[in-house]
Amino acid sequence: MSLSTKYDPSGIEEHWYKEWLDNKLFHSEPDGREPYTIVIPPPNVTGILHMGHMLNNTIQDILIRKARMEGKNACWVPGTDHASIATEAKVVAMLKEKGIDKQSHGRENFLKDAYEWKDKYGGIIFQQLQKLGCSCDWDRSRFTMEPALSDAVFEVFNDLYEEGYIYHGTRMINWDPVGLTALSDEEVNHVEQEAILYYLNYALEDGSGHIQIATTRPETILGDTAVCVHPEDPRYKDFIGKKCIVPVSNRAVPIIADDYVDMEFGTGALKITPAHDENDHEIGKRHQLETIDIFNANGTINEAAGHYIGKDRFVVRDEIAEELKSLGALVKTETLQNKIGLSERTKAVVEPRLSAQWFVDMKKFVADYPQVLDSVMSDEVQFYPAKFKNTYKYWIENIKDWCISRQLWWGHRIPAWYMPDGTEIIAKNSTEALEKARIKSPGITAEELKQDEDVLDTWFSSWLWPISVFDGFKEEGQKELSYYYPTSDLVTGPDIIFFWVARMIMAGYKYQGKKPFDRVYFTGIVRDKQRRKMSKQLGNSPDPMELMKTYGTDGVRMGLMLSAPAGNDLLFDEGLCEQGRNFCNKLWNSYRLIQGWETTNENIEFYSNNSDLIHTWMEFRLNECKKSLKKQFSEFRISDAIMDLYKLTKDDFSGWYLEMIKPAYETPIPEADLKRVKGFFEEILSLLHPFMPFITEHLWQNMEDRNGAYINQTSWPEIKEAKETISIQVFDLISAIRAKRNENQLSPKMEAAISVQTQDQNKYKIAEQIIAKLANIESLSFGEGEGFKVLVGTDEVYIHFDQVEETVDLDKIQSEIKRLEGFLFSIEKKLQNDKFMANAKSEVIDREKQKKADTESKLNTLRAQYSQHS
RNA sequence: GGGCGAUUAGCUCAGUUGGUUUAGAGCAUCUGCCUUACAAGCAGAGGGUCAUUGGUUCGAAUCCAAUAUCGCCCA
Repeated sequence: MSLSTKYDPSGIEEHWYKEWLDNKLFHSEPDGREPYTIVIPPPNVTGILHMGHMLNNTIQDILIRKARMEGKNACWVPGTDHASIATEAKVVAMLKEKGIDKQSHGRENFLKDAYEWKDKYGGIIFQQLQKLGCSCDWDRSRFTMEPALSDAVFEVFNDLYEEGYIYHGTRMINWDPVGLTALSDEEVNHVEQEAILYYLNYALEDGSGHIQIATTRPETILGDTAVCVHPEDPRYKDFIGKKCIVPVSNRAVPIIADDYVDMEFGTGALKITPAHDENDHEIGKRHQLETIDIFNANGTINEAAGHYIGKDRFVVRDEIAEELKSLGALVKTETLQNKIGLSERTKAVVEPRLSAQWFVDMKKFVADYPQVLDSVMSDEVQFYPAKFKNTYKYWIENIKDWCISRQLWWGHRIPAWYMPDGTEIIAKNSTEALEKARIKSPGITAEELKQDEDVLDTWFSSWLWPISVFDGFKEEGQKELSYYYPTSDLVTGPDIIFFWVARMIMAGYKYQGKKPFDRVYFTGIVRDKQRRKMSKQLGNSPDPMELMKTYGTDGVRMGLMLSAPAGNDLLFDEGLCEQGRNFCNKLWNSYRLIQGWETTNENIEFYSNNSDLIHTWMEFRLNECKKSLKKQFSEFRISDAIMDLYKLTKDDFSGWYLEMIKPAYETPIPEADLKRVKGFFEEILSLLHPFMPFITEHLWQNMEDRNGAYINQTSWPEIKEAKETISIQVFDLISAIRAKRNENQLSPKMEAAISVQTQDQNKYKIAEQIIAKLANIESLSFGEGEGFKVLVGTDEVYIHFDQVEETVDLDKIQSEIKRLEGFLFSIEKKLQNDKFMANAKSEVIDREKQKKADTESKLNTLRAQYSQHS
């Protein structure tokens, strides 16, 4: 069979993926083997594959495929989350295009459309993950809003409510005026921006002058109910207790004192708007101030403000500034840098807003479950990189209550019902709610019982994921849960350490009394070459599907892994995918070479003399690589692991080993030798398989009839100790001969006569035929010879070519002499230092003495050479 | 403002508890090769005062302190 000179993945990837699925290679059922489990960080159901997913899921697939080969029962559970706010925004936008308004459409119709939308687009990311080669157990796919997982959410809500961890209360929350919902603290991003600080005069009611305040939000003066100064501030001592007039509104408000005020900032006098600022709200409570809420939900001004009704907050900011100016109340403006909160999803400027919401009392939670922090600090749950332990600790120690209600329809509707008199009933479902209500009011009907309009934060279902995907909240799920839980590794981005990782640990200890996973690997964030985060808005993200089409899935996977050092951000460069593709081609051509060889059973002199030496050397190199891989994997150093394999395949196997073992042109290779070559090639394919599943499967299947077996079912190659039969100096000698030819622009066909002065002739003698094969030498002798003189280690090597004038680069020799003299001086200084001799370990001293001897020997050679030619 | 982390070749990064050479890799660059597996390749070469300044030590890229720059998290 003849193979093309280039690897073309098209068709191959689809073919093998289908076979894997048809043969249920990725399906797991509990059995007697050790489990290895990963739950996927559920992608957003509206999502399509982006570079972050590519990175994250490639890593998970590598870990899962390797575990499978190690004989573990590998289970990778896929799924999606419903992504309340993001999905709802998409469905609202879709309806709007059709001219339909969400509110008038009604809840039931809206949900029907949302489900339709989900069924249509929700599966795209799964197909894309399959294209990426992910070996998920697709039979186990879960969705956070499916009935079983929803039941778990309602059960947990009930449970936490009964135990006093969930409460309903009016508090100042983060309001998204575009998404029209409350947000948790974690869903708000603070960004620095340039703002204008307005200095305003508020006239005193008694006509005795004015007090000057400074604010960045002049539009909120319509909700001012006080002006506050520091009690110790000498400038304002006499103002306390008086009243001043809020401009535009013309309302009289008290001047109060509170030590919250920073005397240094602005004028030292602060206007107080208890409805629209967290701190003002606290001050308002302390001083029993009136609260005037001047905003509608969408960020426009409402009737309570009395002015600018119906206008947007930012429009009003400019307009009211003009009005204040014309009234003479605006004294001056300054620019300053301050931070504003943006909604993670809609990017709208978040508005602090007073409203009734549901919360989880997180302080109580972590106080009752100290394992949440302890497990991470003691490495019971290991974080990679470990630096995230600090971040985690800080968050836990300064934890804030979790606002879990969202004013949306797409999601788990809060399982709270209200009786006509307002009594709250918490139940797992409407039937149970009615039963509970009837205990209090026997005649009540289902119609009279009104369920809370809001839904729960998406993370309120995600935090149960490692338990709920195994139906761990149900009786029938216990067998699976006890087998798969705790899961082994979690691979995710550091951006959701609080959103998700911390809360999964909380839920794990609360509901299973056990951690949810042994190890968490935080990947970097994929950025472009200018270090910008990849985003749709910037348009700086390549299309993953296009990339896979261009470079092949294996090439892209390898490119990604090459650029993803553990814990660092990943500066994505398409050049790395090209490198990956080129590597696939290298592997492909190595195979082409091997499969083209004819075999014989006759004795061939070269092989009888050298086979053992060469194969054992390859075994040694392979073994070194396996040992290194073991270490790399234990620390999630995937990029180092793939680099080790890259070098093993390209340099050791293809570059050296195949060159040494390959038969002369148009001659056969002994069958036993080909068998060993193929054996090594198979091991390399196995080692590469987790990283590049498609090409490795394809070549492995191509080698021989596998009788329905697949490479992922082979076992992960074991470490087999082997001797380094060929000295590194033999390879250095070969390189030195090649370099001399190169320098002198000689044809590789020109033979060299080699002479070596060495203490250990044997290491060259045993490899003489190999040296001849790779460096084209006519003879190898020992002792002083003629020709170009070079150093290989401390051995002097003479390289002679017929009819070539031997030139010597004296400058180069001199600079090397200078370098070695400096080096020798530093060693001698150490050896002459009494304190060094007294304090250093004896092996360190021996090493220094050896270094000294080697350096002196090299210097002698070089000095002799220099004086001979100058 | 508080905390955490980083700074090593043009780029991206290794460099374990201080002593294996005045520092390694991949990519990129340069030179030479269409050598019958592979030009998506092969053979070579050049390139770094380890951010700066002090300190500890017989010895510092490695430990400590300050400075500078950058990044992340939190307010």
